[in-house]
Amino acid sequence: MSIMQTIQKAAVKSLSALYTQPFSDTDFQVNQTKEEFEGDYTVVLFSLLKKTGQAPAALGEQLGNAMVADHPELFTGYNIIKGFLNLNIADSFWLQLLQENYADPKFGIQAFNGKKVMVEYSSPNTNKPLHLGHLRNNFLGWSVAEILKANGYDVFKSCIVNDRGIHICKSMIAWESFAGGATPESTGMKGDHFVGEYYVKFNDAYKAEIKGLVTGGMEEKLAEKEAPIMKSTQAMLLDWEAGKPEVIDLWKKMNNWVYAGFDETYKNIGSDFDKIYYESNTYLLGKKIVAEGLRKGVFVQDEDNSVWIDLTNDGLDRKIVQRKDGTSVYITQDIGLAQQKYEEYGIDQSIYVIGDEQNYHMKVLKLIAEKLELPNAENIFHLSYGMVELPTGKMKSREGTVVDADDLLTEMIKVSGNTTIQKLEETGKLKEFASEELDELYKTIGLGGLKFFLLRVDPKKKMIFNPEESIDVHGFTGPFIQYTHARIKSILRKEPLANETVQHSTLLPLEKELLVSLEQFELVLIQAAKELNPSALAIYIFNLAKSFNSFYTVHSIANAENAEKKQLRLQLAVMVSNVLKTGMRLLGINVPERM
RNA sequence: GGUUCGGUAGCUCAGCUGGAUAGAGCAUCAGCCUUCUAAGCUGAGGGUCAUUGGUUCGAAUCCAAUCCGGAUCACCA
Repeated sequence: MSIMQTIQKAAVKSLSALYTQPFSDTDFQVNQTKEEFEGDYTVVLFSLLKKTGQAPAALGEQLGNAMVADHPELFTGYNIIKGFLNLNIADSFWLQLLQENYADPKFGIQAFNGKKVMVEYSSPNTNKPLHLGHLRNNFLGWSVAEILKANGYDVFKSCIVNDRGIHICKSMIAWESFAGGATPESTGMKGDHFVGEYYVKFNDAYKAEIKGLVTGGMEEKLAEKEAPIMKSTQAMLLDWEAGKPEVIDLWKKMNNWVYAGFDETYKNIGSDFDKIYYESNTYLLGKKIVAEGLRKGVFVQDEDNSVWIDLTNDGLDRKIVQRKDGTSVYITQDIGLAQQKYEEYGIDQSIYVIGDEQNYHMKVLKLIAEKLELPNAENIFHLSYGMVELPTGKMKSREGTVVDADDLLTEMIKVSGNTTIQKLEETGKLKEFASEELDELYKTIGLGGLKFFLLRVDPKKKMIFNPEESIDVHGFTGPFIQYTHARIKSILRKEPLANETVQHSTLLPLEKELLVSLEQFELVLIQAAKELNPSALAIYIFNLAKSFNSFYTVHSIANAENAEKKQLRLQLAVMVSNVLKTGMRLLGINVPERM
């Protein structure tokens, strides 16, 4: 139980005894005391005035007295300012917390709670390489999954690869038409980038054909439908669903190129999945469920054979679930997958990490799942995150402003390499590092900086990716926290920790500040899981690192005032480094032993 | 237009289950390395919390309206 909850419970108990009526946690608030006032935690009295019939000062006196009398080991005193009862917590409480937990690398981590959750993220299309937006998605999904694990959930990471559909056929048609047999090997390109080029070539050719038709007098709308390259693409999709061998062969060949490219990128960013689903395997189940839904009357079939669901009574529109030619649309496979996930894993909750541009789609999916009475439909949750934009505005593939994931990673690591070399040279530490260790360090810092930059803002909000700020190593950044960890480790290498307990030391303000912060770690993890929000954790770790740095410049650890202080501070350093490491790990970021 | 999300310092963001004088980082300016890693620390300046009204002892936070911006409303995914 957190100290805040302990205080709340203590206050409820004392109040109930004082006023012989029941009180509950919701009757009042407990906050951390603001810095400018004396005390550690504050009971806000205003909301209790009516119920107790007391004035703030009198109520504060009675409650403060009672709480100190009831728990002399916890509260050492109090003061009242206006309607605020500020309580002082005994140093012995903080010292005990430290003694019990400083050496525990699992501090803050919860035991298994019996619940199973699936987190789906990444979910790329196989027609183009990953970009900056995918990185936010991946980092978020991975971190949310790890945060849930730390809170005791059994978590399955999954990914749905959109490996079929009209967009894939576009790349295939373009490759057939323009590649002349070229391959990633023959061109020396990464497979996903190679295929992406043909997707672009398709669009160029398509546009040219439309233009030609319009010049010939056709209306644009009609031209979009009649362009030969589009017609052959649609024909190819039909052939694909019919299983035509040469189409399937080409499809497999090109997708494998893409997978090889994706694997490399995932490996570089440290992303992993327990289960990868392929749309090509799930869409048939989707079609089956559509057929069942049609029998059940959840869906209706129009005269042209297209299948629809009417959601106007739910405030939405009529939505197509199967085309008139019988091929499946985007949502068809999602319906199948929703059921499959549940059947395979028996999950209690199904989280989808998908951009907020698909809010409507996900709302529809959940509604359909509920109407079809799929198992656990009500526990489908869309973790909707905001788009990543550039200082110049949105990323647009047409204008070539899309930030490629691989290019960005390469650039981040290059910049962090330059910075690291420069810093290590300045301080004369460069010679202590072997060259493999340096390579690893550049990657740790470069990737850590990028991950922290993308995870530090509230997932729900759109964010601006400023390349200049993203490579910063000062202030609210990943490298700042990595550096703090490294300098703690540096001390601990020189000053081994004795196995002695500290019991009677009086805490200095900066020492107590660290303990107060450390105590909150567990609560922060719970909150981050509840909100599916890694940024809450990122902000917390940053503040902890900042507190440590302030402490570090004022108080010496190695040359502490006496042996007991030294032991206390070493314990503090160990515990801070553990929490920084755990917290960063849950964000997917490694912390170096030295840098 | 319907639905929906947002508007807090020059910039990027916290704070939003109502509580004390609205915080941080960057940028700007001024300081701190003969002691454990200066990728650090300390300080200064910088705000009509979009606007108006309401609820309340108390509103950046809740409610309503307005203004501005985004997303979405495809037999695309």
